[in-house]
Amino acid sequence: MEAVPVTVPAKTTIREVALAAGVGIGTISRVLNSSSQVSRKTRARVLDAIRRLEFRPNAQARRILKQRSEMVCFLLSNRDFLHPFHARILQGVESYASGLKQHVLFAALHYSPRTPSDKIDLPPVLREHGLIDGVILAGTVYPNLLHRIESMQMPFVAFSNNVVGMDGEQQFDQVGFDDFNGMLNAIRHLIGEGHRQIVFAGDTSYPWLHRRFEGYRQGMRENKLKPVLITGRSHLRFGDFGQASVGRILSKRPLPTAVVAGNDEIAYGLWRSLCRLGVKVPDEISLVGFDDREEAVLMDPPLSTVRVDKEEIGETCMKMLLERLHHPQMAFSQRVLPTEFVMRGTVRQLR
Amino acid sequence: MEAVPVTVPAKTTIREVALAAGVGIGTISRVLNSSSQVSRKTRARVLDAIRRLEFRPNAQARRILKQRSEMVCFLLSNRDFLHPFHARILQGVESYASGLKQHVLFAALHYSPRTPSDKIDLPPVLREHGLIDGVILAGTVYPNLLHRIESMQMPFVAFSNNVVGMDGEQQFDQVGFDDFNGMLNAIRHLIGEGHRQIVFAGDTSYPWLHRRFEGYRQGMRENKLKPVLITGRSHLRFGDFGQASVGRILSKRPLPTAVVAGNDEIAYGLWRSLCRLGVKVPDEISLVGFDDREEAVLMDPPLSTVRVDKEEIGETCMKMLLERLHHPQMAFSQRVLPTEFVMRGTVRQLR
DNA sequence: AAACTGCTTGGAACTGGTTCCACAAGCTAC
DNA sequence: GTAGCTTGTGGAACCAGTTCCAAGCAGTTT
Repeated sequence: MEAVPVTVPAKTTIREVALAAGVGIGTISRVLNSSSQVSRKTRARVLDAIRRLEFRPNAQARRILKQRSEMVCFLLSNRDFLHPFHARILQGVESYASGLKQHVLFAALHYSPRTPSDKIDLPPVLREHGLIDGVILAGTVYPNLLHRIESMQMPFVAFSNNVVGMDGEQQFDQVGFDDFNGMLNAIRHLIGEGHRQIVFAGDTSYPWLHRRFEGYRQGMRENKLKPVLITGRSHLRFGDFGQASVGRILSKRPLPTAVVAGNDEIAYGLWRSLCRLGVKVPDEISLVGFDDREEAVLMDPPLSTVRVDKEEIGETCMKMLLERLHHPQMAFSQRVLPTEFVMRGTVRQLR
Repeated sequence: MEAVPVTVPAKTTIREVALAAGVGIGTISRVLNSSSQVSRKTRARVLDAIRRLEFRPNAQARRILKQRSEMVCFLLSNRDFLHPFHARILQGVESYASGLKQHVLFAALHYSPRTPSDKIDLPPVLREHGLIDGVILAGTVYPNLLHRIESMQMPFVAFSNNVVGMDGEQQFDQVGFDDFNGMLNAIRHLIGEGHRQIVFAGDTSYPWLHRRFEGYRQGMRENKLKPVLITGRSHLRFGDFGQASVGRILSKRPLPTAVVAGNDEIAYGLWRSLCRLGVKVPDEISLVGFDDREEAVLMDPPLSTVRVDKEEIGETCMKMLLERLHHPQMAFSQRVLPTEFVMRGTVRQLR
């Protein structure tokens, strides 16, 4: 009685295929890389042998010679969890990448903005040499990390909205969306609906909220309206910030007809507090958010907000990184993606 | 005048290091792999040369010989987006992996349960040979995918709660959490608080919701209470299901004192509808969810629910996969992680 | 018939590590 | 002094691909 034969995946190599097809190893390689010079007949014979032997070329061996790993790293910095916002960016990266047979490694990193750049404890993916071709920087990015990645000669693209503390001097590839004009459009919409007393709620010490505030200010100014800022330097979560500031908003005289929140999380916090106080949205006060996060559609009525296409950000990051890899000497580029105001239920028409 | 020398990263190889240190290439390799037999003096000399030349071994070359890529793939199936629930599992995988110098590739896949297993269009990561050592299957997993991965001789671990349609015959490594006992505990808690009229809301055609329903039924039965199921085969999103079923819940006589939802999303939908109808939670009716998703703390009062440690699921998946890689012949194992009832604000004490 | 061209093709040399074998050196034992 | 053992070291061979050069061959031109 024989032992039951275990079907071992019979690691086939290019040499065995060459033997089976009765050709040289070079020809196999040429077929695999669909490079020009192989006759129709030979190609057919080789492809047949490949099928018969279930040959799949070893990915690692190819990479050594190509000096390209066809892998990039999506590096999420200083986030205690992969929020849907960044998750969607990751998905944009992955879906675009996989279409081009590129692979995406996920890594997380925590570091302080004050750590000297060469002391940052990078994740293993970035410590190895030749493992990845480039990096997409997401999460909150400070200059020290940027310097470190640069000094490693590692190509990278940064999602720029959460880059903090850059002096504007430094040049690098970046993709972001338009905080300023997104908010400006929202304000113009509100004013178009007849609103005049509009306040902005958000902690403007965050650069992105500051840019949104500037968009708000611009919108108010061009209509000769007085901007009102409800801010605070508290390190509360944004949702709590919304709840904390509701009292200050309602005590303003004249009473605001609309509140624009720095983001949807703040808007959600405001909405919850308003509900509790019995203030009806949008009947008594209108509310606008920013980002179009999950919270927006969980609200009742659903939140009018400024939509950002997260998948598109990811896709554009990947696209830009690949360009950089193909043209290392290319000038740095900055892409700013447009945003779109989505009208839902929280803005009341006043005229 | 000379051209400014560009600091090219001078790809150093093991041979150059050997030359610089005045030793053979084998010795360098031995030092790198910290394998026994190198004298203290030689080791110091080599390490010094490595530092001076800023040598970092090429990751790809090493992998060919080792026949191990030290990479695993986190494969998210049939999800149109990377929900926080799975994002947290991914993070658990990544944080455990990076501690062991393993790398995590992210890939997404869409397929129909009816596609023949060999026709499933796998993402590029899984098509290449030798790129990854194993796979962690997340998202909704049907038998055809399982068969395909098995037939590729690719080691894998599945997050089992979303595995659908298995006949129970097939054996594989899996990690999940305890739907049945999680719900049973929740019911016991409710009954302990004095509740008697408790209904279950959820579409039990989903296996995981069915298991939770069975936990509910067990809890009711052991207290000689009559289980009531509010279900529906609609393909609405869970949140909409919650809203749609609120009318049917409120028309029950006697009026239920508590509703347990199949998950937090349903609970959120119920809460929103109850709010709109002016029914106070928990004063008039108590509400319990499952999963401890983001929605739970967005509710007012925050939702009492059953917590699942998503990071731990990811960590356990990764741990199990590594064991499988080290012991390919090991018997398959199934881990069921415990759940925990979190008391927040939506359950009223009746006694 | 010879020279030239263009298309195919085989396989040695190569990529950058690891492994293993042979051998040297140092030490102990007889 | 030689045999025997341990420890340390050099480098050829190897892994599984790609690249490139030389050469074969058919067809065309002179």
